[in-house]
Amino acid sequence: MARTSTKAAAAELCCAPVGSPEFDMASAEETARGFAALADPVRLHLYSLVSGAGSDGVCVCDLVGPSGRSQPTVSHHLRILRQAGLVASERRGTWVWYSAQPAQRATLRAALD
Amino acid sequence: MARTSTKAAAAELCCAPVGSPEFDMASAEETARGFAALADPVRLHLYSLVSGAGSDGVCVCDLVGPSGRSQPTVSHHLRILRQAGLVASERRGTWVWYSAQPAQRATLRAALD
DNA sequence: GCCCTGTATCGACGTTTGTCAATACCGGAG
DNA sequence: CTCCGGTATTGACAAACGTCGATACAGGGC
Repeated sequence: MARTSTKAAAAELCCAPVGSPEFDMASAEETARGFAALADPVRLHLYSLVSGAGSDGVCVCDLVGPSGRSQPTVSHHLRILRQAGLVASERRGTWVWYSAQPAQRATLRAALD
Repeated sequence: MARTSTKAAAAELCCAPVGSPEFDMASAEETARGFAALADPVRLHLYSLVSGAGSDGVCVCDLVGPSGRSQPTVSHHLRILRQAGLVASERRGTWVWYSAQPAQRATLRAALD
């Protein structure tokens, strides 16, 4: 058993560097959370709307309709996108506007090597 | 109510183009499945190992150890990566080797706009 | 002050996900 | 053909997720 085909498969505890150099499990959690934020069609749609609205952002009141979901559900998805760092929210009087955060998008794109 | 701040929010059924031009819900499902495949730390690790192994790929027997999961769990995650088109599997005698599919990785990177 | 409206949170529900033990499948060795 | 070992599938379970209705919070207008 354990027929280490090409390289030694140590794996005493978790993350022996087999193919990729020094895979960091802690940052993997963070990166996975970023991808998970985009792993839902509704959130992908919301992020597309927010990201396509320029630096001004979009009012939440313009996101509920196109998403086809209830207002609490949209608020829930926007929170996930916000916690993933993909968007930011800002109050403007009565309404809340969401805008894209290009830095986090670049981080995820970089994670795709 | 429905105080369409800047643009008209029609949304008769689902996907009125508010910010981004013609958001396709069908392809959103597919893209979301791609991101979902990378939305787990274990799969991110496995994909990192497979992707870092070059065009030859990696034997499954070298993935179970570093992942820290049981063999059926690793097989389950590899199937998800395979169904997402991110990796491909090939039998070589007794063992099965997984290799990365750069096309799908490029597709996901492109989805990040 | 009180209402009205937009947004967020709470509670609950059914569905999906990650995980493992047990088992089936499949190819090579004898 | 029969064993043996690597991989995939099945079944079961707890945890997380997506969804909505009801409700709470916040700001503007009166």
